[in-house]
Amino acid sequence: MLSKFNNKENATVKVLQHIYDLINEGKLKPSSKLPSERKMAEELSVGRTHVRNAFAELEFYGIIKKYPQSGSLVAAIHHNALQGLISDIMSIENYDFFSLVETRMILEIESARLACERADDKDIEALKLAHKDYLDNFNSSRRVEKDMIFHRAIAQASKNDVIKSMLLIITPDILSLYKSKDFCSTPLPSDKNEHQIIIDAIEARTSSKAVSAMRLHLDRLYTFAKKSKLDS
Amino acid sequence: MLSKFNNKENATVKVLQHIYDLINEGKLKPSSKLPSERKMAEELSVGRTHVRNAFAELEFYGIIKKYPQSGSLVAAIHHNALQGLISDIMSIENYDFFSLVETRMILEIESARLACERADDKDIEALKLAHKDYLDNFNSSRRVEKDMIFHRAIAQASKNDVIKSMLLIITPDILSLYKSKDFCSTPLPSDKNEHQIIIDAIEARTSSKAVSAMRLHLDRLYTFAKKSKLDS
DNA sequence: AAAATTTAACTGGTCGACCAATATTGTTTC
DNA sequence: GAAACAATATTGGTCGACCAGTTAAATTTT
Repeated sequence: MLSKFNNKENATVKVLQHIYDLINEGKLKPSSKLPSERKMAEELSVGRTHVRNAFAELEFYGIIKKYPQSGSLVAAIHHNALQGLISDIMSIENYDFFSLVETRMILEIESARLACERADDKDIEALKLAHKDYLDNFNSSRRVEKDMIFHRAIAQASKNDVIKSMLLIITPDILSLYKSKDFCSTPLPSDKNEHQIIIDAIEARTSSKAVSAMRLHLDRLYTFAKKSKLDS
Repeated sequence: MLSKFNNKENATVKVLQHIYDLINEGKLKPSSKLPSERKMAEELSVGRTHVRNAFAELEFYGIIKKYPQSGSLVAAIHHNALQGLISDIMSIENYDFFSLVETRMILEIESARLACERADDKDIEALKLAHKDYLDNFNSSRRVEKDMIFHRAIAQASKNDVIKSMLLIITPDILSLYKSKDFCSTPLPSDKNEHQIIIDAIEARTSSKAVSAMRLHLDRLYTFAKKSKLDS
């Protein structure tokens, strides 16, 4: 979840730990060159594949930068911050349901607010179409899917690709989690109205209404997540 | 940025496109088994490495799930939604500066709000320490780093690991971008007070104040990003 | 024929060898 | 001695072969 590398095989984490230590011991300074993949693999008695995986993860988080036939450089960040980053990365495990839902709520609400400001005719048309599709499939097994597409259309209308990507990342996690928690098996009729209210608000450019409508719309999920957190 | 795979080498994108087509043609249905990595590699005249990269990305976004010595399964999502997801993934390129900053602002503000509710004594202690460290290095080259650590402490106090990770992901992108845009070369003395106000608000549990303080604190960056967006 | 067992084929994961581009060293030239 | 060039070593990227575990097929047994 949220990390392609959180299988955290021992070998990969060993490499991350080693790099952490190198920084800690001052043997690896900001903007300096990392040992080559081969060298590090041999030093740690680990396959180069694992070193490559660890390096890829570090590059993903902007901690190192690879230069194809040349080597890898540590970012120009001082070692205190670097260590914090790496320890954060190593500590990434499966996220709790509540944090995921809370974050989704934040992003969706802001998404709706921004959509009010920035949605063009095409976006609003797409929203209406997505909602119609949702209604048509309300009693079918495809309801969840259509709901997802509707929310995606809002993210699209917000014109913020970063928010859109982040929702993209957490949505599957949330889906799989609330399948396992048996949420959302029976739909509420109120969902139909709620979507429509959001669309109307976006079309009317009244962001306060869009925000409150989105909050209301996600409130049941939020309450559910909160409850299942307190239970555990 | 935000995707480890956005180098978008032709080979990897070719695989993604192929899977998209398979879904489109109905040859690959939800919850069904994907062709094996080898088979797909051969069919597309592509190295298995690239197929593995593509599969890893799809797994990251929850679209497929690998089962070690058995095969890979498509998620139980209907094909319309699946196609939307994949095309979104393929379209991920470098994010624009403004979207990154806007998203950071959203996450940081909510982070501050949540910190007001959830920060314990330890968190507040860490915040004060981070701020002291920031002040001590205000005129040194390490100021940016210390600022980063301060904001990380707030995310930590929010007790929402998803938000924390998302900030982790976008921070390096923002840093590198405003290095290239030559932002933040000279610090403003007001930053000192702003940090303190945020800490005080969190300690006093007055979330409205923490939110407005954080918004003000990030406003200069936000305005800068907005301006550089309009210019381009 | 059906069930149990053995065998073979296939799977994602891992490893070592090779590729082209780069960086370093060594050599020549002036 | 310095600069220009050539040869060598090193680098991340890629590929094909092998690994252990799973699945499907073939064989035997009843």
